[in-house]
Amino acid sequence: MVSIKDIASKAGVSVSTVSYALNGSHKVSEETAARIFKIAEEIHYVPHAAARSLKKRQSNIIGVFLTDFSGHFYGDLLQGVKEGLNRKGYDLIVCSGMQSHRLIPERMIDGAIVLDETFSDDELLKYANQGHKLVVLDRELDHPNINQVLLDNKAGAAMAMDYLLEQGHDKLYVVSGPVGSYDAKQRLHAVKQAIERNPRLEFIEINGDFGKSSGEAAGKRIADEYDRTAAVFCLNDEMAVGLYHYIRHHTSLVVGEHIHLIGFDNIEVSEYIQPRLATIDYSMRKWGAFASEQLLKLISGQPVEHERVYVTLIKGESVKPVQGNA
Amino acid sequence: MVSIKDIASKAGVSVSTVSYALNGSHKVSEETAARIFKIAEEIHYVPHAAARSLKKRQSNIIGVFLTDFSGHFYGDLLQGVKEGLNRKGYDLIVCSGMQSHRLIPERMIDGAIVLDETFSDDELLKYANQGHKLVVLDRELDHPNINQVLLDNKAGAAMAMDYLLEQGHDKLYVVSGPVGSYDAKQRLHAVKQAIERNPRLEFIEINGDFGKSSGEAAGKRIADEYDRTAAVFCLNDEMAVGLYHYIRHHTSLVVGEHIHLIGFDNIEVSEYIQPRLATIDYSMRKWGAFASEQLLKLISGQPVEHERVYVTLIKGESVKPVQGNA
DNA sequence: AGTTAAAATCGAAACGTTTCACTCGATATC
DNA sequence: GATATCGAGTGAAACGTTTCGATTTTAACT
Repeated sequence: MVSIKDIASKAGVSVSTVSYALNGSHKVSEETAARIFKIAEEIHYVPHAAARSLKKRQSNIIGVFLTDFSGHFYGDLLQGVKEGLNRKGYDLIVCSGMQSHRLIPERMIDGAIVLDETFSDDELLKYANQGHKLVVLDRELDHPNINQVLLDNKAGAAMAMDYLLEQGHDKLYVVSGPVGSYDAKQRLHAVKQAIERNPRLEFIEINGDFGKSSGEAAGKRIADEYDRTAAVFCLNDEMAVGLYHYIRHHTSLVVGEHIHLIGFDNIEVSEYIQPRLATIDYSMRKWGAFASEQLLKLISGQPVEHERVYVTLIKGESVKPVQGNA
Repeated sequence: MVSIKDIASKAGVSVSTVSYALNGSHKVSEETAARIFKIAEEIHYVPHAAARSLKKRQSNIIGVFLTDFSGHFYGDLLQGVKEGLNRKGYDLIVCSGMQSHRLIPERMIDGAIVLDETFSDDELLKYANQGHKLVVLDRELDHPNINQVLLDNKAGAAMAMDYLLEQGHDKLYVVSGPVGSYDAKQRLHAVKQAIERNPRLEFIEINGDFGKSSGEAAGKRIADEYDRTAAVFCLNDEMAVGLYHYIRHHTSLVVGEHIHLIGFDNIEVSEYIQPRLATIDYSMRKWGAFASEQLLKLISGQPVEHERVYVTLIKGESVKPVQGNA
């Protein structure tokens, strides 16, 4: 492997001079620098990342950790992160799975953005205590080395509820999310608050797990016990799509007439189904951009405050006013 | 930072002994090893990845390079890669964007799986010449350090064509893919071969780019010039979905009656649209698994031969037999 | 007890960089 | 003319490991 040493001997200077030159230090004369660059080029020199990060104690790489790779869901988020990072000379890698957690303590990356249930709070706090910088997207953690960028789940869920109630609905199903999920918990909490303020509402909670098939199951149950117009709030779009699919293909009920459906996340398909799924929208890209911005600040020791990603309601024909109920 | 040295001094042994112990060498006695492990645990020792890979000349990380992160498309592929890798003690990172190319020559990773148009053939050959091991999924490259795992695009496209022709169609649109894409080229080539064997066919080619909106545009054009039942082969599902969407929402034509539609890839939505989209299916997971398997062989110097991922036809109600044409 | 083999441990070099502290000569300052 | 200043360059240590070859300890035979 060609190293800085080879350049040094070919150029008749010391290694340190080569290093300075390559790093653009003004300590070396124009002409020597030029000669060094030329030789480096010629012999196809490429710095050795490991050697460099060993010495410099940083890798200029930051890692994004995801629960799994399954998602049409996170493309935009990663895009947002990447843009923020690249501008500052950092590179992004995406990791998933328990095994990859090691990249943090082994100091392969300079910081991490975590949206990954496979990390426990304790594990993250441990890393933070060791001095690693983290931005979490799926929990609240109070530590000087951790910052959080959270979705305004509560506001979103409240909007969804208001929308449903404004349309005059008085029978409401909520399809919940997985127990471990912060987002699910927050959304559900806001739902329950709205319920309390509207005691006349008939309210049924169905357990879901954010997966499409749990939406289908919920659809089956709702159809089976159907007696009158019902509103359904699926705590994410994925389940809403599953529910929609079940209702449409296995029952004679119609969404937007008998079943009024709203989701959360505004995933791509939501726009494509018919009638258009009402949902809560937010900018994934912005979420990612905030996260990388915060992480960079954390790394450079600048003061940070928690950011929040705001959400908006998207109306859709999957929700219509109640009319002449049975 | 706590290092092997700290352990050594606390245990009253030399660094080398610690290193041997930690790496499970039989050269060190049971009891010393136990003592060392205990201390390591106590002081929260974690090996330093950079130092280790500097010395060992390998990182045990392999990289998958993707053109962008936009895809609901590659989740399963990554899953397949990951499973194959983890079993062998390798970790997977996912990278995208020109900037991240550097990870290869800088020896941050032990090998790469490439499905990424932002690499030129020349660039990849250069890396291969420098000794880096690569598996390419989106081109054919002949080099001892490169292996390829390709989709059987030609067979797939031929199946799609046969299916359409069997149903009696005699007017055919093809919506092509981006010029740079190997898959698109292969598929188109097979289409043209089928055309040649069926000269009586009315054949129109529309340029697409594998994006949904180009499918919509194709849908518009087809609807505008509609005169009789037409079959449409979109070279990927994404475009087929866009086309379907346009036809459904902006015309009075119906898919499966006036327009008979088939795609390629069997993405998730394809199953969800109504009527079910006919398409060509293959196992993304298997594709990924092959790729990692081949790469590992390449790295360990075992002989490899090119693998191929086979495809199957999925029938759907988006294609029906022609009946009493105008 | 003396020799030898095996087992356990150690010292030091090496991996490829960066960077601190230093030298050497030349130019400028008084 | 002595001294300070500056520019260009150098040597060597350090980052945290692994690993080769050497050395010491222990046990096993005569």
